[in-house]
Amino acid sequence: MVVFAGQGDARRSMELLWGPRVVAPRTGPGPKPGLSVEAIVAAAIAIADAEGMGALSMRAVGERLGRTAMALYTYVPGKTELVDLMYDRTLGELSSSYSLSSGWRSAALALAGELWDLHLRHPWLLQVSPARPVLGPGEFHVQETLLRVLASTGLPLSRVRWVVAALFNVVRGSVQAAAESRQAARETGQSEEDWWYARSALLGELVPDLAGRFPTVARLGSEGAFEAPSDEPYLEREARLSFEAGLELLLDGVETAIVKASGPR
Amino acid sequence: MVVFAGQGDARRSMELLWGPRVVAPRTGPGPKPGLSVEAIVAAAIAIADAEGMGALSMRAVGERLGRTAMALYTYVPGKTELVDLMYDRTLGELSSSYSLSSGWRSAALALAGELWDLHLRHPWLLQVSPARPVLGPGEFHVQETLLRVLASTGLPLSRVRWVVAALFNVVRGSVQAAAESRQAARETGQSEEDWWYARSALLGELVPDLAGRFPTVARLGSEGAFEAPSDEPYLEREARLSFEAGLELLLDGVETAIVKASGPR
DNA sequence: GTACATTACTTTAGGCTGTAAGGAGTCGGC
DNA sequence: GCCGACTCCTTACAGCCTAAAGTAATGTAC
Repeated sequence: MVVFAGQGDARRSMELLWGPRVVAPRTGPGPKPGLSVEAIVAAAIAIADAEGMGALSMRAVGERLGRTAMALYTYVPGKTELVDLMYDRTLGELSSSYSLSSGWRSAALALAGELWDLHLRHPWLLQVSPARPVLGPGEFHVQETLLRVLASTGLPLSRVRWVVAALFNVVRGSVQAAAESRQAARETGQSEEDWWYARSALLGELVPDLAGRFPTVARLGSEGAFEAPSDEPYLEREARLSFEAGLELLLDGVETAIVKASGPR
Repeated sequence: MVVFAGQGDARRSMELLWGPRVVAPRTGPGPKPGLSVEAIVAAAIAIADAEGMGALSMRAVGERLGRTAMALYTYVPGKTELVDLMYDRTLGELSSSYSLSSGWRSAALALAGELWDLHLRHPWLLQVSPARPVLGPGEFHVQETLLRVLASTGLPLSRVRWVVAALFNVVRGSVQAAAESRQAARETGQSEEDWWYARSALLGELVPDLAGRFPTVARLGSEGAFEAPSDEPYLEREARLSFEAGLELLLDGVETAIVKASGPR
């Protein structure tokens, strides 16, 4: 269930994204609107948070608001636009102020951490393709915040944009494993350990020469067996560690870039 | 249209993934099978390549093979498992030998480049969630190849795994923009320039104080306007540049890690 | 040579999805 | 008090995946 963004009527979408959230009470004939765009978006986000993107249907949103699916089409052009709105409103949750007093690195770490949390709170964000930008205030807000923190490295803005993109990808990629590990456990009812155990038992049975065909992977598996036990679910811990490690790696790369840029001068 | 993986019957899935591709002719009563798992997977991949994941339906695959949708269920448990197979078979396309003679860095660059190409050839790969691993031969193959190249840095395997994860994320994240820029242009019939132009015109009209609210983004936009024109579509070029830059950044980080690990010794 | 078990495939059907079209209900202004 | 406008709902349709049952084809055993 991947959802594309930015496909619908451009003007209508942009007006919904950027328009005033509290619409002035309509003056004129007709029944008063019982719903509002914000209420619909909030309901949709609640559903996606609780039951995942797969459970998000126009009917489900309508029911949650005591209406039918078609009632929503008065406020929102279609499901695509609704998803755009959900995405952008959620990105807007990110806080905007990051203290740069203790250096760009700690600010970047804090920011990445908050992005991670945001995605864990709203795992369906990962199922909205970021390819065609939504161009809403939330997306701009995130970009601005990321750019501002990383521009404080002193690197030229034209390079900072790539750093931002890479950072965003590392966060998104690693949090995906964590988020969907939770989600899958909940949806399938099968705990992660059970799933993992069943699969690896099958692997051993069906592919006896696994270690021979993929020696490095096998070596990793055998070394990984000696990890300290933890309360945190395995895949989730794995994902968090990969996030932290990937981030450090990237920031080290940024430091190298700073040195290179200022050194020869 | 995001698709989850690894949800169906575990044993059946694993047998399909790892079993022999050419099934021995059955001995016993009953009509001879007219199809095969491999033929079905190939047809499905062809459809997804040509028309995108949205056009992949059991009916479509069946029709392409001259059968009804239900005929496929004799060979494949369901659509989920079919997607797993498509994903894993496609990852298996990656070539496995990378010369380490000119150093790990050039090998890693070549490997990342091939991963990029692979994803551009099969853009629907990006719509298959990598959260719950498929655990098929193709996935193992990719992991093994990545691990082998990056293990040649001399870093401990326990750290190499994170490098691999981060690299994979950077590739996946950046190629997504490129792939979906192509796809969107084809599906909507609207060229990327048109789309971009329409949206930014709307932005200027609806959000007059954009530069005030998001100064850093605005600064980037104005500086970006002075780029050299290119035949390559804008977003695609953008994505490729972000790929290359992100990769360099990451590999710089790896070099730092190598120095740190060997230096104090 | 015929009956039977087994398999490949089709048909039918049911429950989902998003949404186009048109009818019903409700309110403000005259 | 009624008209007209506007919101909301019902109906309907085309598409999706797939469960269940029916049909046709095949190979084996008697």
